[in-house]
Parts: sequence; structure tokens; C-alpha cells
Amino acid sequence: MHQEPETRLLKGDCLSVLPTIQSESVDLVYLDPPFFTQKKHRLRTRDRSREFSFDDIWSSNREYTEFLHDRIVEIYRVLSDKGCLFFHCDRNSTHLARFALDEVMGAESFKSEIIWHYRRWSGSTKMLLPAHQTIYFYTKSHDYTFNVLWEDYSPATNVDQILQRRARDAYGKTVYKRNDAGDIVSNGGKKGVPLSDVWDIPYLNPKAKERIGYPTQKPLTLLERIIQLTTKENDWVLDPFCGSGTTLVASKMLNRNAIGIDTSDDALALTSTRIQELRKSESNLFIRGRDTYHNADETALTFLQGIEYVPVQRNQGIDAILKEDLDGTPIPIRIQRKGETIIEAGNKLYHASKEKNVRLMFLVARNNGGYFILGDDLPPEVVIVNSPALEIRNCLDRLSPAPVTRTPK
Amino acid sequence: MHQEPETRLLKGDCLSVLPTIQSESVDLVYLDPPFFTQKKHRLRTRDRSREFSFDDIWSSNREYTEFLHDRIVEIYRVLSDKGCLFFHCDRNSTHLARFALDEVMGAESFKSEIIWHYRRWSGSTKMLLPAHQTIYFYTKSHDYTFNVLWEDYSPATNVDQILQRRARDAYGKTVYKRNDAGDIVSNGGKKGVPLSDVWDIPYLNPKAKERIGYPTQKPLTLLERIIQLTTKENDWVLDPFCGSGTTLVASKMLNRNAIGIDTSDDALALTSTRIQELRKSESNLFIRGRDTYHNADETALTFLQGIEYVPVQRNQGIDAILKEDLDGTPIPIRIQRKGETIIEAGNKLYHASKEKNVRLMFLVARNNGGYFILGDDLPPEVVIVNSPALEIRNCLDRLSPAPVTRTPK
DNA sequence: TACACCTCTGAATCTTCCA
DNA sequence: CTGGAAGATTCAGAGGTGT
Repeated sequence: MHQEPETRLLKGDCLSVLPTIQSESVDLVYLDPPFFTQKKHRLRTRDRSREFSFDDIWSSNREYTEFLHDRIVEIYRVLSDKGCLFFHCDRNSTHLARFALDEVMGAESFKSEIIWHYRRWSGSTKMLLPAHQTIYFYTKSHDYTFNVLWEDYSPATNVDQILQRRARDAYGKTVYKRNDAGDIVSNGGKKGVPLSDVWDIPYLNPKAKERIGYPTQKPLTLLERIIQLTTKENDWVLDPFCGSGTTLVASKMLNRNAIGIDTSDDALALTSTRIQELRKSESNLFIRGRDTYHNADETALTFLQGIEYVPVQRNQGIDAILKEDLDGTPIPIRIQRKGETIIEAGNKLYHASKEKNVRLMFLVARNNGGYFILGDDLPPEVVIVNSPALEIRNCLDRLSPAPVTRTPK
Repeated sequence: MHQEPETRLLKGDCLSVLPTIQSESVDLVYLDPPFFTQKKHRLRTRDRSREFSFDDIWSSNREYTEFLHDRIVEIYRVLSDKGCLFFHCDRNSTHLARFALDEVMGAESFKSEIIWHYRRWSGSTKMLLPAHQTIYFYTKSHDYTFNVLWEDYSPATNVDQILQRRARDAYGKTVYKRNDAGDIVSNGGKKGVPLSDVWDIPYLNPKAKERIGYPTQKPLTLLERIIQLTTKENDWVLDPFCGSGTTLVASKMLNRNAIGIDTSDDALALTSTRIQELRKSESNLFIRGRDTYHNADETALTFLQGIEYVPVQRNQGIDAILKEDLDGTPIPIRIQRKGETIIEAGNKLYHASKEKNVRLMFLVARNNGGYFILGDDLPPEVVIVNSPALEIRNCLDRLSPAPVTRTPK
């Protein structure tokens, strides 16, 4: 059925290696050259046996731009007529890259400025924390391969818009379409929203098994997306700065042939190993989505407006923590859930806070939980605060005591 | 107390208008010049009475870049030594803008490449759907004004990291810190994560109240964030391409002085109207809190979740009425506004209810309104119910009474 | 002024623990 | 044993400090 994909590794500066590759023989080029950071990058493998490093220090803009220009000329030559190019850079070099690319490939070949957005460690900054890198998407001609990919609808999207076909009325205004009987016309199944140029893909986490110890290693998901977007099986993919070889691994997994070039023997050895082992660690976050981590009751948190707090997720007992502290000890908060008694809620809050050096915590009560209780069974550190709705309810009950069935304990 | 902010509108090309402005007199410049789209932009007002349009067609890169360069030179002159500049552009012009900015202000003045990310509706496309614009952040000197803003932690972050201090063990490994008794050491109050350079702010929804009919109109939230990040009250903000005047509106709302320049009479007229309307509602804003401009009243009702009520529109005193009644008399509710004392709120509620055969009404208190009051001055029918946030605040104040200055009546 | 080094980070995984 | 929840871990980081 399908051919075993071929993977070639070539050693050297791509400027001198590329001339050995035939013209117009490659369908996709992804390149990830140095970012003009003016720093030396190094990282040890997890077992600390080896250290990979490379210099990214340049004497001038000009030197860097010429470096890029010369290589892009050769890359352009080997790219097929329907081929696509993705150039990975960051805020240090976007403008330089764009100029070099425009000059060699023509400004009309520019298709998209892709923003790879991620959240990353490191806080305490006096600046805006950098949280994105840029990938420029160019094609060689007007007629290029492009497979439309789909994303899920944003949670805010109106269901009607997903399900109903639309039309324009007499004034050109968009309205929901109706048939002759006046009924709404269904849209048939929809796949989602076409992929946008902002890609939210988790950064390769320091603890990820996928991480191999090479600096600047890119997540497999990122490369998979690029490859799926612009190639089909058995196409040829080229990475002239292949580093740890993520592009080649992704290509092989997706049955694309690939060529990788790098100046470093260590990098090539590493790539070679990765291709043979072909390991991918699935990112839970990416597969299940960020929302699965939420367990603070988001709508209930609006009870707290007017006071400064930090929402807490990924914990069953605590919904938020006050920004203020009590003599250095944190002050956690829980909002009582529906179908949860005050005692249950209080115990969860207390339990989650027990080991955390807490002296005061607040529980927002939303109902009486089936019986009147005033915290007798709860530790004294738990302060119960009634929601306005509960307070109103209690006041009304006092005025006109209704025959309420109380569940006995 | 605080000075009424000044707003000046100047007509003309900023290149010829800027020379009338004093050197180093402006603390923040936000500019949003044409994006080099090579298109003509037009949009009708909602009532279709007027059409705004402008040309964004250029003979060459060079013409556009020179246009920018000349204007940035003048802008640089009027910018104060601690001043900041934000340059708004999109994928058509990022590299040209960056070059012009680097040339005039110096590459070392570059601070951040801000990505404004938004979701947009669009049918199927053979392209990646553009969903971002770029804002370059430059400063005039090394010593600039920057107020750190905070975001929520990622939902995947665990509580321990937020709460516990860390240290390094004998092997240099990071571990949670413990004191001599072996107890966990708390981290004190935390505010969240410093703001990143990717800003997820909804695009002006075509139906948004905020939308005024001007093409390329920017969301208020975007400008508010920029202004809060780099200025303080009574600073001067300049927008040399002010268009529909969002920058000036945001400046005024945040008590900053502002200068707007535009070549179009229509644009200036529109801006002027927007600012006047803001002034008209100013008294309202002062009473009800600035957040009202962003529909804060809708969120205020969330305090009532858990009880059945009917929201009341168009009434100055009553926000909602309970579905339940008291012996046939209605039970109105009011939520105390920011900047409103409990007495004021209670009186409004009482007055609005007076003629309506009311025997019981609820007032949800959100702050102490400047002095301690327990409802003595209010009619007995008004029952005060504290918001959870206020209840928590009061509890904390009781524990560690801070020396708070109370405004006497 | 340049850079080596140290401290403080939080994201998302890996790992352990517990019901 | 098994699955989920909570704790532990590591870093193309960032800023400050000292040489």
C-alpha cells in the first residue's frame, strides 16, 4: 500500500549542502535558524551526559540578514513550484526575516504571519512576558497545496450560528435563512472554524518526556500541523537547520520523506536516534484541552467581586485565594456547590488547606444544605459567609416560616 | 481633588500639526496609521446616514516607509524622556514599521512585540484566517514608566507553587522550603502572573454598542490596557491618527489628558461627539462607577444567583424584583453601586418603591460607603444584606484593624 | 560596560499517594 | 489493582548583583 518514508541526514552548513539537492524537488521547507538573540544557547541532556550548545551572536543586522538571504536563495531553488515555506523566528528577527524572504521570494508570495502562542514558566518581570514566536508562511507560486484544517468553535459561539444556515435579506443584511414555510434551515454538520493564524500550542514543558535535551527543541504538534497543512503522503520535507530533528520525526510519523541538514555532529546523532525510536509523548493538556483543568466554579466566583482574589484551579477544595494574606499565611476561599451541604463544603476546604499553613479560610454558603447549621461541626478557622441570595431567603423564612421539609442528619 | 482631564482635537496631517506641540510634553503615544493594505476602507454608520472612508493605497514600500519615518521623527520629539510609544499595525506592515521605528528611536528602544489576538467569524477559506494584529512597544529611554498588570494563573498550575516558598538543596535541586521546625514556609500574597505580550481581547463585535461606524475602530479595552500600563493620572496621551477617537475616550475615562490629530473633519466630529457623550454621562459615571460603561450592572445581578428574581430595566432605584411576594406586596432589590454610599443606595431604593405598596425591600451592600452605618438612617422596610466580598472585608478588618481614614458625613 | 552567577518564577509534566 | 487528585520537578526564563 504505502511506501516506507525515507529520511536523509546531511552534515554541514546548508549553504554548501543545498547545492547537492536537485532543483524543485522539495514540497515543504521548514526552517528554524538562529533567532538573532545575541546570546549563546546551551542545554544539558537530562542525564547530564552531554551538553548541546550553539552561538547566536552576530556583529550586525547586516551580517545576520545576509546569512539568511544567501541560504533562502538556495532553499528557493530546491522548492517545488507548488511548494510552501515556513520560517520560524521571534521578536528579535521578525523584520529582518521578512525582508530577506520578500526579497528572494517576492512580497506577493507572503501568505500568513502565524503566531505560535504559549504560556510559559518564569514570572517576576518588569516587562510584558514574551509568550509567542512567529512563523512566516510563504509559497513559491499562486498555485500551492493547502489542506484546510478546522478548530473547535469558541465557547462563546452561539449555537444558532453553528446549526442554522444564513442568507442576506433585501438590504444585504445577514439573517438566518428560512424556507418557504418560514422554518429555519439547518446547516448540516459543521466541522468547526477554519484554522486561524494564531496557534495555541503548549510549549515543550521542561518535564516532558518528549524533551531530549536540545535547546530550542520544538513541540511535535507544531510541526505536525505545518506538515498536514501543506503536504500529502510521500511528499518531501526539508529542514535546513534541523537541530534535534523534530521536523524529521514528525515527517516520518506522517509518512512524508524528509531531508535534514545541520552543522553539528551531535545534533545529527541525536536526530538519528530519535528517528529510529520515533517516540511521541502525548500532551494531555493539548488533547483534553485547557478547560478540563478548571474546577473552580467560575460563575460562582462572581460572588467575590469587590475583593481581590486569585482563582485556583486543579484543586478540589479551594476555589480562590485572597491576594491579601494574614500575617504571611494564605487565606483560601470556597464557594459552596449546589447539592453540597455546608459541612461537606467546609470539610473539603479544610482538608485542602490543612497542610498549607492556613489560619483563616472563608466558605461562601449558598444554601442551608438541608438543615440549619451554624458551623458547630466545622473547625473555627473556617468562617462562613452567606451569599446575598441565602441571606434574603433566610430573612423571608423568618418573616413567613414556610412548612419546609428538613432532611434529618 | 482630581483635575478634570483635558482633551484637545487638532485637525490636519500630524506631520504639519505636531510641530505646534512642545517637545517632550507627551507621556504616551499610541498610533494607528494606515496598515499598507493597498485597499480603500469604508464603513457606514449603523443608521446608514454617514459613510466614513480612507485610502490606504501606496505606490511603493518606499513611499509608505518614508511616510512613517517623517512622522515618527516628529512624534519622537514631542515624547517625554520617560515616555512610551505603541505602534499598531498588521501583517502587511510589521516589518516596515519596525524598520522605521528602529531607525528613529534606536533598536535598543524596542521593548515588546504585542500580539492582539481576537476571534472572528468567517466562512470557509483556503487560507489561515487572520486573527491578530501587532502593536510595537518602544520607549524613549531606559528609564520609563511601566505599571505591572496581572493575569490569572494557568489552570494547570498547582496551588502549592502559588503558596509555598522554595529553596535549593545541597545538590542544587529546587525543593519546597521548610523552616527549622520542618514546617512549610508560605509565600505571602500573590497577585497572579505578569501580563504577557499576547492579548486576547475580543474584536469589536459588529453589533457591539461600542461600535460607532468607523472602519478600523479599536476596542476600548485595548486602549485602556495600554494607557494603564504606561501612564498615571493627569499624564498626556497623544494619538496622531485618532480616527474615531477611542484613544481619547479611554484617556478621558481614566483621567488622562489627551491630544488627538486627524486629517478628516468627519472623524474629528465623531470623536468630539463621543467625548461629549462621555461628558454627559459623566455625572452618572461618577455616581455609578466607571465600570458601568462596560455593562457592569449586568454582572451586579450575579450577586443574586440562587434566588428567583425579575430584572428591572430603566429604573434608577430598583434593579430587580423577587418573584416571590410578601402577602401580595412586591419585594424590590437594589445592588449598591461603586461610589455610592449605603444611605444613598437605600434612599434611592426607598424612593423608587414608595408609591408601589412595598413593605419589604432588600439592599445588597458592596462597601461601607465611607463610614460605618448599620441602617439607622434608613426606613425599617429596607433590609441590608452584605455581599460576600464585603462580609469578608469586614471580617478581615476586625482581625487586623487597619488605620483607615473614614470620610465624615 | 560585559558577563558569570544567583534567586525567584510558573507551566505542565512526571510521580506518588490514596481511596 | 486502578484511576484520579495532589505533590514534586525542571527550565532557548528574567532580573539583580558583583567582579
